[in-house]
Amino acid sequence: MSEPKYREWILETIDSLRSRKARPDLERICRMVRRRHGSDPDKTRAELEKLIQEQTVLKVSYKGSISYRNAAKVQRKCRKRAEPTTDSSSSGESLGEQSKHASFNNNGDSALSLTDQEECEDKEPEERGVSPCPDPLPQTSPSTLEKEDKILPLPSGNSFVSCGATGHSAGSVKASASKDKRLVDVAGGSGSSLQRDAASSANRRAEGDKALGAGHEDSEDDEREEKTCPSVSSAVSSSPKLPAAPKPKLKVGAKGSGARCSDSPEESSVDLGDRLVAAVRSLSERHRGSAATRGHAPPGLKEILGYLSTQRGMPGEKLTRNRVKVVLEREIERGRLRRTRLGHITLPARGMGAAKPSARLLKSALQDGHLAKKVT
DNA sequence: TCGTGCGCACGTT
DNA sequence: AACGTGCGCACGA
Repeated sequence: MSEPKYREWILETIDSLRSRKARPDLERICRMVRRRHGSDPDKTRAELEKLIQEQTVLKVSYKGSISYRNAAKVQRKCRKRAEPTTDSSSSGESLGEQSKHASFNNNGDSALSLTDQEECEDKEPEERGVSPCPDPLPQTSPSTLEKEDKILPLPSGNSFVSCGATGHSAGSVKASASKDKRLVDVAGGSGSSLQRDAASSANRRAEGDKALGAGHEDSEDDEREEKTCPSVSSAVSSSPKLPAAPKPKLKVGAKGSGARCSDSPEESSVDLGDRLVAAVRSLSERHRGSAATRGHAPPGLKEILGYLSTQRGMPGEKLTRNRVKVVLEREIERGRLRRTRLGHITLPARGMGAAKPSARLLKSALQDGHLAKKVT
C-alpha cells in the first residue's frame, strides 16, 4: 500500500521532472521529494517501489538508464493526443481513465523497457518460459498476451531492461517500444501480462492494493536482491523470437568482437568498444585511486563520454551520446562491462567475466543488436 | 551548489 | 511531420 500522500508526491515529482526535461530517475525523484516535502529518501524509494508494483509508476530503461514514468501519462501511443487530461495534473488519480484505454505503451517512448537492477544476474533464469513467479495479478488481459510475444523485437532506445525493481523485485515495467507498440511488461510478477490493465488496476490497487505488492518489500535496499523477477526475464529472453540474439556472446574478444556485425560501420564501434572498456577501467581506477573514495560512484555514461572525448578516437569519428550508449550496451552484454543498479558503469567482477552474461545481459544484447543496426 | 528552463538531437510512430 | 525523452548548458537563488 503505497501511501496516497507519497503517491501523489512521487507522481508529481515525476511529472515535474519531465516538464523540466530532466530524467525522472531515482536520484532526482528522491531529492525532489525530499526538498519539497521533506520526505526521507529511503522512504521515498520504498514508496516508489510500491508504486511500481502497483503499476502506478513504471520503471523503464531508456537510453541506457533507468527512468520512472507516471503510468497514467504514459501510453497513449496515439499521437494525437486527444486531450491531455489536463487535469490530472499529476496526481495519479486519474489513472483510471487513462489507463484504461491504453495500456500504456510506450507512448512514444521509445523506450520503455523493463528494467532491473542487478539482480537478475545471478539468477539466471532459466526457465524463462515459465515464470516462477506466481503471478499474482490475475488480470491478464487477453490482448496482452499476444503482444507479449512480440516484445522482443526490441525496444528502441532502451537498452535493457530488467526486472526487479529496486529492491523488490517486482515491479518494473517493461515497455518495450517495440514496434509493436505497446508492450509493457510488468514484472511484478505477473509474468506476463498484466501490464495493460495495470493501469487500471493500478487505480484500484492503489488503494487497496497490494495484491501484488505483497510480494514483499524486502529489503529496501535494493541492491541485493535476489529475487528478481524471473518473469520478466522470461519474457525477454525466452522469447523465442529473438532473432539472433540468443547467441551467447562468445565473441567477445577484444577487437575481434567486431565480428558481430559484419557491417563495416560497425568497425568503428568495435574499436569504440575497446576504448570504452579502457575508459571505464581508467575512470574506475581513477576513482578508486583518488582517495579511497569508496564513496565515489563508478563512472556514468556522462563521465565516460567525457573521457572518450578527451581521448581522441578515430579521426572524424563523431562521438555522440547515443553511439556511445549503443556500444556501451554492447560491451555490457558481452560482459566486458557491467552496469550497476544506479546506472553506473563498472568493470565486471573478476570472476565473472565476460563469459556469462546473464539473462539481463542477454536481453540487452538483443536490444542492443537492434540498436546497433539502427544506429549506423 | 542546487533547482529550473529549454534548445536540440534522437528515436518512434 | 509530430511527438516523447532527456542531455547539456545557461541562469538565478
